[in-house]
Amino acid sequence: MNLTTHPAPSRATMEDVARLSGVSLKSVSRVINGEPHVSASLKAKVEAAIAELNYVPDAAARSLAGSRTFIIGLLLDNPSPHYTMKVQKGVYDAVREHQYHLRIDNVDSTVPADAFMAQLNALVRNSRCDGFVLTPPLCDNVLLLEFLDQSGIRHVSIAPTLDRSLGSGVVIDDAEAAATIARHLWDLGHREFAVLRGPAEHRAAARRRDGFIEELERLGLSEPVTEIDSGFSFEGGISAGESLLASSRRPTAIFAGNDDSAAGVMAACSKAGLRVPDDISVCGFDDSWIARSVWPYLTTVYQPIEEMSRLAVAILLRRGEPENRLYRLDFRLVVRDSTAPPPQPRS
Amino acid sequence: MNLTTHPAPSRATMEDVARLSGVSLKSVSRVINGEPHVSASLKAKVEAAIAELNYVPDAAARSLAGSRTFIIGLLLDNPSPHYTMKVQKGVYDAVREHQYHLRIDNVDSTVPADAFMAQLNALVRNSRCDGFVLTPPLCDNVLLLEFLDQSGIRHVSIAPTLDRSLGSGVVIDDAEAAATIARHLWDLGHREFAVLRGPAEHRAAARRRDGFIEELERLGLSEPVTEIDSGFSFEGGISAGESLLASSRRPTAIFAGNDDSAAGVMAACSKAGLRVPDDISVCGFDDSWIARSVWPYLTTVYQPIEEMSRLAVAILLRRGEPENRLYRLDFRLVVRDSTAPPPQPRS
DNA sequence: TTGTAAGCGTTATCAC
DNA sequence: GTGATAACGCTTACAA
Repeated sequence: MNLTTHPAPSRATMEDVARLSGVSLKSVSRVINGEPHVSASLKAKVEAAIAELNYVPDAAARSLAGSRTFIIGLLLDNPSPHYTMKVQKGVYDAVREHQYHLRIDNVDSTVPADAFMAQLNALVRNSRCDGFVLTPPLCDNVLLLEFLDQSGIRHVSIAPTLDRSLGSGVVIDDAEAAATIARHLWDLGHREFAVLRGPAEHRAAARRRDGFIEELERLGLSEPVTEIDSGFSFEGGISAGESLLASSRRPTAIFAGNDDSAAGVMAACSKAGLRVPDDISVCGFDDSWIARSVWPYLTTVYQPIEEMSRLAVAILLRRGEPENRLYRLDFRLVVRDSTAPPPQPRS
Repeated sequence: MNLTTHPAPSRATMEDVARLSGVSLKSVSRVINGEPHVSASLKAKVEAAIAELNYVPDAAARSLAGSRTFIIGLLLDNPSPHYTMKVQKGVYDAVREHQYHLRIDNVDSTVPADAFMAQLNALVRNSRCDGFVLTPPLCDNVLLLEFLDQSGIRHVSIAPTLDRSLGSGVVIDDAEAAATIARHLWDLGHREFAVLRGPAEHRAAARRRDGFIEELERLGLSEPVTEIDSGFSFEGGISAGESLLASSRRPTAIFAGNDDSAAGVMAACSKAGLRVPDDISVCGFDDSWIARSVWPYLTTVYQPIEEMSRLAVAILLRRGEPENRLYRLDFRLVVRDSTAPPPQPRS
């Protein structure tokens, strides 16, 4: 690298600031950390010196001497790219707002328990951070949660489903969101429904299925709702869709629990020569990127993932917060082009 | 957090290791850092003590005292989720392999130059790292590259397209990959082509277009190839597709420069009542996740993004490497279901 | 080949 | 309110 033109100016230290402002090291430290018992005049002097010297505290020295690292970790596992990127963006923005840095850590929770614990130990021992944001499915991993608690490491979960006494979390009401989908389809005139179930471990998936079916029953549906597994993947959505379309009692509306499997269902319709939404309506869940990468655009439920992520960071950084609280944010039904009245509306 | 059951054991320090093994601090340091001039017996003693104490060096102390931070930064901007997640996974794996940590940083390169520089300064001043991995479009941002060079910060680019004297990079041969697509379609019997162009800033896009058309000419195509802009987005792909399908000289094969716009083209076909690949063939580029989230699955070019990312980290960490080298990896044509012979094969 | 001593730039303790 | 002074855990001259 060519350093001759702009020699890197050696960064100013706290001592430089102290000298320039004529106060002690400790006073500078007090100002920087916003500690109480600092006179306004001293504060002003120090801040002037900081500005003049363009001083920025050194992160390494800070974490060596103190208890904070100014690093937040985001723990990821086997992520859906869309979901993960949204989470990551929200977490990143919030973290930077607080002058923190974002560290990424992947773990694989599908390995045996002892290998899993070894991964965790390696992560935690090597370099500390001030807290972890946990994403699904890790936020429901009891092994992980207990490990973090026992290690005294703060953490906040995004979309946990455990009835938990293990840390705080940020959620939406999955059941009510699914009920909103049910009402939307009902109001369009649909009376023949199918629902795609998610993977067994995905507890939020079960809540969506329950909320959907219970709301339909409440509305007065007498026919049973057809249920079928999709694994929440595009491929699973295709095969589930093919089964449904081939069945004798073909539904007029399909609720697919997540956007990926909904896109699969739409592909199956296309293969079968059916037009969405004219012949059949399809709903997703998440409002992920794929919802606008299919044709027609998918009717789905928007989860405020970025906002949930920002809130998770805020909770993490707000010390003195109750440790086991669940924060619930609002979802929103997004009606696009994949839903319409059924082909032969009932009276 | 409940700490009563498992009180966090205070971590062993280098001094503990030195005491237990009966050597000096410096010797322990030598062993840890793999420095030369260490006798085998001393090394063995120290390593035994390290194992017994379960010692792990403290990252903060190391970076305060030394010149390394054991952090690699991944600089992201406006990312395609699929592409970014693949890069991130590759970079993460490589980084952890070297006992480093991965820090994420987003920057927005669409803002005015002075605001952009302010972002960079904030990132770099606040906490150092041992190097950055740059992703498109940042890897072609001269402002950024010059800033990093002048700050003496190492960096390696993934898929840069600049004719550069600004750092190393890892690439594939975009032109040759596009030529491979051209040959695939030609061999199927196609003679009426269209190509979707990417955004102007996306210099790799231009290379793909050039490689595609030049190869067709080399093969003996006399008809001109229809060209149209797509912006490389799904929506752009839809409108480009609609124009192409409505034109009097409808192509039998469309090369869409990236998978997203290819998916858009397929959606346009579906809207128009055309079947892929029976009526028309479509090709993408990237082999991103969306290539298997459309029906039929997309014929495309696989880029070894994870491997490119891993290599980028390796280059970054391998000091003494030539500073301005381009490393070229192999791509691979992935033939799936979106390409077939044209409906009326020519003799 | 091995060891000694002096920092690195903060925060924390405890006087004043 | 403010300020000495001692950690924090490691690396890096410089000796031996």
